[in-house]
Amino acid sequence: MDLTERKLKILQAVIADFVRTAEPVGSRTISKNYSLGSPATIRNEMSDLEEMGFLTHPHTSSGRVPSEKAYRLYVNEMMKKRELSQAEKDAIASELYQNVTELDSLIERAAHVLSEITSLTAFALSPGKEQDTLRYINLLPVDDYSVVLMLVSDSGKVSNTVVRLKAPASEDTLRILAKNMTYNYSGKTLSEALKIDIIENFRTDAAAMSMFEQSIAPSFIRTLEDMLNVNLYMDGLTNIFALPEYNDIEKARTFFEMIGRKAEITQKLISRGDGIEITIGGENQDADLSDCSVITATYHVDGRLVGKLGVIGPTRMKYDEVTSVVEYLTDNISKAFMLTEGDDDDR
Amino acid sequence: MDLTERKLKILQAVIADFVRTAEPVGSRTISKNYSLGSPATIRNEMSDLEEMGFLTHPHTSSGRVPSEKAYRLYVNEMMKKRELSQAEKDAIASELYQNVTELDSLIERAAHVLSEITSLTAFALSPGKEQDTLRYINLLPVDDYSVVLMLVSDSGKVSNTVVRLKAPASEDTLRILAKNMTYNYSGKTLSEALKIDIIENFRTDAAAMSMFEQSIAPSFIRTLEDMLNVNLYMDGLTNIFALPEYNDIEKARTFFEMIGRKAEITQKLISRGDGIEITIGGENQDADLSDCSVITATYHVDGRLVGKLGVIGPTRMKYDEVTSVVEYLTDNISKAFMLTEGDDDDR
DNA sequence: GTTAGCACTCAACGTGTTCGAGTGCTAATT
DNA sequence: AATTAGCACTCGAACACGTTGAGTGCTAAC
Repeated sequence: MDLTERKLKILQAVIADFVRTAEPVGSRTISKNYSLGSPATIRNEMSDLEEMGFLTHPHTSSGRVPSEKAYRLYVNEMMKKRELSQAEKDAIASELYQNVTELDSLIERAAHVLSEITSLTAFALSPGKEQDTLRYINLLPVDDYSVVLMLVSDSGKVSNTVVRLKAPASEDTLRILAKNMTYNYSGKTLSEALKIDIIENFRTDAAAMSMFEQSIAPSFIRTLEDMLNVNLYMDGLTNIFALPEYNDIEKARTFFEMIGRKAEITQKLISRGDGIEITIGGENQDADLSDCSVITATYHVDGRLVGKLGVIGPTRMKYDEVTSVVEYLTDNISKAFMLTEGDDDDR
Repeated sequence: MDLTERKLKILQAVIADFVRTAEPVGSRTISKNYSLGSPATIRNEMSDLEEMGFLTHPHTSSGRVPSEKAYRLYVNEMMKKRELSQAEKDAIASELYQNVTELDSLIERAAHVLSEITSLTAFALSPGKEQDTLRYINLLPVDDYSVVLMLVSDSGKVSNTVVRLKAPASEDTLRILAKNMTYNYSGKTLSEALKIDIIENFRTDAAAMSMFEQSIAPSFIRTLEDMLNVNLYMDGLTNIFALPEYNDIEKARTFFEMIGRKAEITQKLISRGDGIEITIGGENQDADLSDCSVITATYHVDGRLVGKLGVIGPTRMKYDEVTSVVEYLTDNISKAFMLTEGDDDDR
């Protein structure tokens, strides 16, 4: 059987209606709102579409519902990109173009505005720092027994920890240590740095060495790990209560439980493809996601830092709108960051 | 009418039963499980208790439900402190006594374990830093156009930002600036520091001055504000789905919406009294909390840093258990922090 | 190939009935 | 005077049943 022009139009109509109303769509409705023929004709076509796997039937006497295959066809072939409205652009701009000290908080805002605009649950992953390199390492005495270990990475990320010492350290010792650490570590990526067998590569006077081993090394490692950590931000969780598909308390519950497993979600997001990726229903492996669709996109900052953001919602989703927003957002994140990081701080 | 011994016992029995089952308690049940007389007797007593405002009646032919007044009486007069089980103590210990670089992450864990043990929604507020004083201020050149502004406060909190400069700065200029800032700010509390009219109190050479004004001051202020910020951590949000009172989707929705207003919650928490505070149902002013009870306690770290933690749950709550856990946790937070901050990092 | 017509299906809704847990009241018992 | 047994009564929950209406599938006419 062939997907004729009219069949396509009917399918599109069914999808549009169902996305809007969440109710199975009957032949009469289509016939009334689109001039595609009489109810009976539509019915015949729908019956064909069902045979082909694009529509389903909750029960004999109810209207049609698009299948995952239908959404997939729609996304691949029929969907047109949507221009964002001015209001949407404004909302995004006012959320992104603010002074931000950290890239992370920009990402958090991105998730916020994304959930606001789409009325879905949004998430954003702060950039992975694997490729980030150590640029500056220093040890600064604060008082006799405490030292600040400061690390600056190429991406401008700064991290530091107060390290408590077991014995007071002379400024000289600290300088030697800092120099030595700089020699061993600077220019290395964070993940490389973690792999170095520190004690081995580390020859200096005994006092400095023992201090390093006992006090500084553990903090150093912890700090590196911390800098590597990716953060997952989510927003708009309660938006799902507005969706009829989550009127069932059990559905809502599993949704929130799934959303709560942040580590798992982070992993899944990371392993998704670059650019815009749309997965529909069962295409998401996870059973808890089997009646959700996920749209993600990759953002780049500065050519090196890469992260993801996206939304999760019911398979019945405005794919065109959401895709456009997600795309627009990723395009603008790096721009926004350049602006706040750059010179003209005072916009 | 008098609250006789028996009336008290019956009331306690009703509370115990209702807390356990969430079902209205009938006279037969009480009569069977406690030897307090025949069903008829119990009924008469219950009728009295209802007249006194301790019990209510969902409808004529159903059992009794404790009123807020009853819970209040229970909490004030009848409740006994509960010893924590070894398992609970272990859970708390394993969550708290881990290496933590930041107090904040300890607080976050406290919220986690609290929600685990109580099966309720837990929250914890990181300590307020109003009394925290600046101890160390420095400006460190990273490259020609960027400088790290580093602040260390008395509580060991370190914060810093990469500041982009409009013009390259000599090391000398930076040293002068840092010295000047140290002179003006160190020893001041964070909130005092924010109030100082910086430019006014700041006399140095023109180049340094202009750099300060244009590049460093804004970052400095932002960083101070950031250090003052209190974080709210929550955990166990999905626990409410296990509660029959939240089988209603509308209830669940308002709960999550309320939980989402973090700024508001933070304010409410801060303004609660010191020590253990229990508010029951309508005692919480907020309408969204009118059938919840909130138990909070204050923790102290180091004598100066003060924060809150607690749980929120249905008025039907195991007040004795929860109170004990909350109390135990606050008692142990400062101890845990001392341990990780202190010398013996390697437990 | 399209459409009108019609029998058929099935969820949703309202109504009526039953069942049982629980009460309140009265009268008997202790 | 306090307690208890007994009984009529209430009301929600569960179930059965009929009705309604939106929608289908099929057939025959256009």
